[in-house]
Amino acid sequence: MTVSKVVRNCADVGAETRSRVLARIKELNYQPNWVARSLAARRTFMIGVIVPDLMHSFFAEIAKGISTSIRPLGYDVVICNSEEDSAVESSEIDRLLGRQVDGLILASAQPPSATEAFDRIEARGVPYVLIDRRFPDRAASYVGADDQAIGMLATNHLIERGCRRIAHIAGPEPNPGSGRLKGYRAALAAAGLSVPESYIVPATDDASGYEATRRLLSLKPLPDAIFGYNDPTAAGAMKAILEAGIRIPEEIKVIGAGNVHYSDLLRVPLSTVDQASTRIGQQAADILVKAIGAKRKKPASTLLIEPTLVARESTAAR
Amino acid sequence: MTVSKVVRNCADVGAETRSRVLARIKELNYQPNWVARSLAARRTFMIGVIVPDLMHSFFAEIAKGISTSIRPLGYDVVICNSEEDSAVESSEIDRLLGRQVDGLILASAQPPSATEAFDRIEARGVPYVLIDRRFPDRAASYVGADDQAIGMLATNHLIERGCRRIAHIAGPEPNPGSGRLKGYRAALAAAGLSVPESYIVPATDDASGYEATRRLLSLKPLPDAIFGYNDPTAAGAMKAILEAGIRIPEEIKVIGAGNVHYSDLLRVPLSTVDQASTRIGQQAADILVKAIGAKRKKPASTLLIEPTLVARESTAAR
DNA sequence: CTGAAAGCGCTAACAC
DNA sequence: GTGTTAGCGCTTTCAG
Repeated sequence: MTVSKVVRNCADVGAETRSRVLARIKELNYQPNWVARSLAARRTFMIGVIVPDLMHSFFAEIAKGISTSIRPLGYDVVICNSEEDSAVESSEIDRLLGRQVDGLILASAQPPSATEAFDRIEARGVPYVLIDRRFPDRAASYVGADDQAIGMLATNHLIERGCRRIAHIAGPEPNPGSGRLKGYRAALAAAGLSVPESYIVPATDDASGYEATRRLLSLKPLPDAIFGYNDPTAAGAMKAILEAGIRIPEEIKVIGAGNVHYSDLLRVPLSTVDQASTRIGQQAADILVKAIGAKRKKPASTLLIEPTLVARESTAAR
Repeated sequence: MTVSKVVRNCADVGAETRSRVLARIKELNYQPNWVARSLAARRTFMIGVIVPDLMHSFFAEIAKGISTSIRPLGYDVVICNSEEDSAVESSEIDRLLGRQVDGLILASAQPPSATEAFDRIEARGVPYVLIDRRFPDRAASYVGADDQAIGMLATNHLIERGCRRIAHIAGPEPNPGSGRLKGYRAALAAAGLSVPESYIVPATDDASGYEATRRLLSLKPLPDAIFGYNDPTAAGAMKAILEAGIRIPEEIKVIGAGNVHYSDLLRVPLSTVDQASTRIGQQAADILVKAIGAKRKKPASTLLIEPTLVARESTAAR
């Protein structure tokens, strides 16, 4: 019908006919059926987003960044939670693919050794961009924080503040844990410092960060600083330290990464490294939309967002 | 085809035929096209969720509750952010409707006086359930916290702790602000207390809660307690109080509501009222699914989730 | 510039 | 149990 053209704003419709159609559309309260449209046009204008945990404000912020930058372009966003479980993620991917999404953005919880789920995406020719968790073996576009730079920024800040025995709460391998750990080690090495391996403890969230810090506090030469790979672990660390009657920042300085929204409301306002989560989402959306629009497959692009230091009281000079 | 029946697990297929089909499905890596399926079946198995702000952990938690309880039933969830803007919300509703969602869950930012957007949902016969923000004029199902009970619980707790001059940071009208304010007033009245109207100040988040509290702190008889209608405002209040050199809980006690995830990581662990956000999401999903399944329209149900007190250090006895 | 013809990939209802 | 016949409401292609 001509109606279809009017609805889609095609140019080849007479002005008079168009307004006549438009009038009738208002009158009947007509709304196009996107399901039918999607089937015929072979495009759904939906994109899928899979994150490990929507409750984590870092991912919530990314999700928001994606939404706000992609909605104006006519896309809707289906957000899924993988619960940090690769099997769940894998099935989410299939569901989204079955729903014929035009593209996918994922912060993947797949083990780097077994990423066949990505093969299925590629097999269907659906463009996707990876965020936050990087898979170097994969030739997919990636947008994320520069983890190594984050590790260096945080550690150097601590060193500048006079700390010598800097402990690290390391995140999950390989992402984002190893990059930040690498930056941490590089900064220490550059400053000629060395710490016992026992100063490096793993954790993932505030609860495990709390536990990890309690172990740290039982060490003989007490650390004089702790760099948590993310803000929740750093917040957990602060809780353990204060509970032990140790003062922050006088005796131990603490820094995190992520600049989550509540960072400056914590017991001691938490210094952190901002990784511009919103921009990560926006950029990922941008790359994805371009890939969807492209007729020929675009080469994968990698974008590392530069982190910035946010110094607050938890690392204030004594 | 018979294939269709196998995919949908219809009973009327021979065991042998079924396994033959299944084998071929694996072999060809076949995946049903949900768009086509939706068009033919007139059901999308998608539900739409609109919240004012995904970054607010209360809504993130609700979203998660909805997702986790509805995914196993075969539904996918499209989450939208209205940015607390009724025009945005209204257009989101139309988009979702155009996508033929089977149902809608909304924490609506519509002004109670102008809810024609709901009419459009009803006109299409799409079931929906309201959460968090209640619209008494509407005969729609509702799931939310019992705001008045929250206000009473928090205020009574403060009274029990010996506070007499209890200030309140009031939330947006009418929801959830007025219910909590009402509970606050009722608790004061029951205890025979009265406070000047200047003790009641409006705010919406941590920043405005901070500002509001600064005004509170300039009052002549200083309040000896502050009840923030939600945790962010209470956290902002704590910031302002501590900045002014006033001790919590010795001089001023503080309580919030919502029990957001970071509440016990704050400068002084924040007492709060838990409103079981996850359960709100689950219950809403549950009601919605039942309404979708029902052949005849079900009567609207209203579910108020009972709040519970979480006492932490910010209201500890002196 | 307008509209007729064909079909997107599936499910519904019914016959075999 | 199996497979047939019709669409679901649109977009595409191409003839008027």
